[in-house]
Amino acid sequence: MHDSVNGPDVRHMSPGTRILVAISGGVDSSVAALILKSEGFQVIGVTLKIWEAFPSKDAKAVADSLSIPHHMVDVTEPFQNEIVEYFVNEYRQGRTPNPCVLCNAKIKFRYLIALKAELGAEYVATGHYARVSFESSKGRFLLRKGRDATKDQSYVLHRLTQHDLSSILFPLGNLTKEQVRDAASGAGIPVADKSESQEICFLAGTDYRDFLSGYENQVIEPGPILDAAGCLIGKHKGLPFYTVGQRKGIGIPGSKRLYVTKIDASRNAIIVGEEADLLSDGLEAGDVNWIAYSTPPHRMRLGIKIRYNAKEVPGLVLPKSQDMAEVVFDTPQRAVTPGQSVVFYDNDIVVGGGIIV
RNA sequence: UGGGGCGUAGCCAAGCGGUAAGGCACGGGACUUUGGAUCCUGCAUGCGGAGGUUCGAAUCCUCCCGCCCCAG
Repeated sequence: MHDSVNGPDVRHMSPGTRILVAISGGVDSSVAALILKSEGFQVIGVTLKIWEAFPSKDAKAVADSLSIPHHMVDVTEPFQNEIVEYFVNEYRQGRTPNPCVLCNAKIKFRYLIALKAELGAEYVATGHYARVSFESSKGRFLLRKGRDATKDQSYVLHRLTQHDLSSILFPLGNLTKEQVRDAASGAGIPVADKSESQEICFLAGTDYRDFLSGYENQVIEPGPILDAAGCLIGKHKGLPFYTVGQRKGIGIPGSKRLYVTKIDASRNAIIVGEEADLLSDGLEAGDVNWIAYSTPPHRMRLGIKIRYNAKEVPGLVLPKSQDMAEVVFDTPQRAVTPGQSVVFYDNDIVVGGGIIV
């Protein structure tokens, strides 16, 4: 029995099972490795190098302090091709991408799982706050929220497939951040006091707008700022500098605050309005990945999360095709933003999720 | 120097006798594996200057300074 180790077929894992653990150099992944090691598994640390000057030396230090082997794998090329390009293109088209969501599915877990076979391991583990379980009645692996509601990261994992989930372990799924920190300092892990990571990992401190400005092929053209009626009321610095719901940086004085309500790439225009104009009754999602179903029901009442840092709200999810769905909120929501992910929950189960059109 | 208008924080701007709205910009904090999103918070002992009226004036009166418009 390994209660703290959450994942598929945990009960059948015998001590000595070889598990690949992604080590980022942060607290969470360190503790994930620590837990698995203390449970008697054969732990191999892997750090994906997604970007030059990344990661810090911490990853190797953590692995050393845990006395586990450590591999550094260079994935800078696929990361560049699939994530950075996507990131830049989305902005170019007036959408607001969430690169972390795509990276988890297309880079992080894909390469870890590929490596798993190469290194003769049975499972892949990360320090995410989420859980995986196998639902025998459906014959499917389910992704669930982490027990610590304030740290739950299931949102950024909603694009994982059944194949991915079948070999993923989330050792922190039942723990709170506090317990994780305690475990880290108790074990003398060098990064125990490290603060939460933030911002886009590959930008490491630099402003994403500076990054976009300096990016080759990126076209940043100033254009008109229009009001709801279509009247020209100002000039913007380039679509990538704005996101729906934004109010800072518009620079137009007035009696009421103005917010970006829409980005119209075809006219290279930013549309602004008042806060009430940000409300939407629903949305349409594309690229939907269903986890809880192979073919979803036509109509589901679910919890809906329209951005990483958003409260889940109730509503209807109406699948339109295998990868498209319409969502109707019980009450209108603020700043539905194209490009961001929308994730559907049935209590703590991630039913699926897609990208807002 | 005939007529009219205006001077309120770095900027836009409300107030029109009762003790300085709001917005832009800026600052601080919280949150955070996306996004200057969200959340909390700071920001004019003073309203061009000097007098006066009044219990009390940015608001009324007088003079001065500086802009703008129309006409000559």
